[in-house]
Amino acid sequence: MRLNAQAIRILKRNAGLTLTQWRVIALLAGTDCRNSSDIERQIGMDKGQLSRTIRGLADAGYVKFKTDAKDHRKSNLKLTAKAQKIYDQTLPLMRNRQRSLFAHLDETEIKAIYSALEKLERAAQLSEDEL
Amino acid sequence: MRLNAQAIRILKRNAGLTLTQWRVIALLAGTDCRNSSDIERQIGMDKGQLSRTIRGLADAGYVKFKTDAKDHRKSNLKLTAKAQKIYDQTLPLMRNRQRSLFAHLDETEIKAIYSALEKLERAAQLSEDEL
DNA sequence: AGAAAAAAGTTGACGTATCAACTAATTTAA
DNA sequence: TTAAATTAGTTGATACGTCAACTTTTTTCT
Repeated sequence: MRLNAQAIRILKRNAGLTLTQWRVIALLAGTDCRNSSDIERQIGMDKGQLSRTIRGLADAGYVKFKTDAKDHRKSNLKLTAKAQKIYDQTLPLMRNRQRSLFAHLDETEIKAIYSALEKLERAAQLSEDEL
Repeated sequence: MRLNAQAIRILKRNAGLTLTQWRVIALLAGTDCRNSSDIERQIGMDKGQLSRTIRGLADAGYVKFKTDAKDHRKSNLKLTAKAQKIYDQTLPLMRNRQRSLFAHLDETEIKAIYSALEKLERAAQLSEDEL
């Protein structure tokens, strides 16, 4: 998507983050997601890619792992202060961008898009068998 | 995009082609595109990826190169009989899929989507400077 | 309790999108 | 006409999306 171009540049210049990394940080900062599966459920991201993204964040010092005491399959994730700071700094920039993009669309258009995309997904699902 | 899942499967099973390869073949078969730049202009595909896609098609025996006699930078592309045959076979399948996907959307929705996407692209373009 | 199934993550492979730097050939314009 | 700019295409790097196979741990079911 060309639409992501600025977002990517904003993050790269201001934080050295990829878009995916930022999204994960945003989820850990702003929702009650605490581990990989939570995030997977929240945004439907592939768990493979998620695993690599999280490892990247850990390597760069943005998150820390801790194996869950009760379920040893899970690892609880925690943002470092560094990540929190970057998130606080970039959030307004990202919000502005979002706003200025959607400012040009009216309610009807936004609704039509969401509804149409849902239908497309559903139609795609239904025709899975025909193969 | 999850929406491409069936298309990819149709092509893989019926022709051993990737979606990108098929798109290029379709352009060579159904339009007056004759070289890489034509295709680039037609669908706005990255010329780097295009270069690799075409080489892949050539390696697999689907297209043949011939340096243009008048402009030695260009190479004219020609589909082999093999490619033409596969295209003829898969075109109806791809068309059916297209139709069955869009069948669930009404005019209004389709128009709203196109218009909204255009606006988004334009808004994205405009805000390029703000970085 | 023990076997089977499901869930959490990891890893590998492949396809796709975008950007950038580069060569070689052609066009333009001083 | 020669230097500068443009165009065609190649190659490298990085990010992202999807699928599949696999390990380990937990849950479910009988």
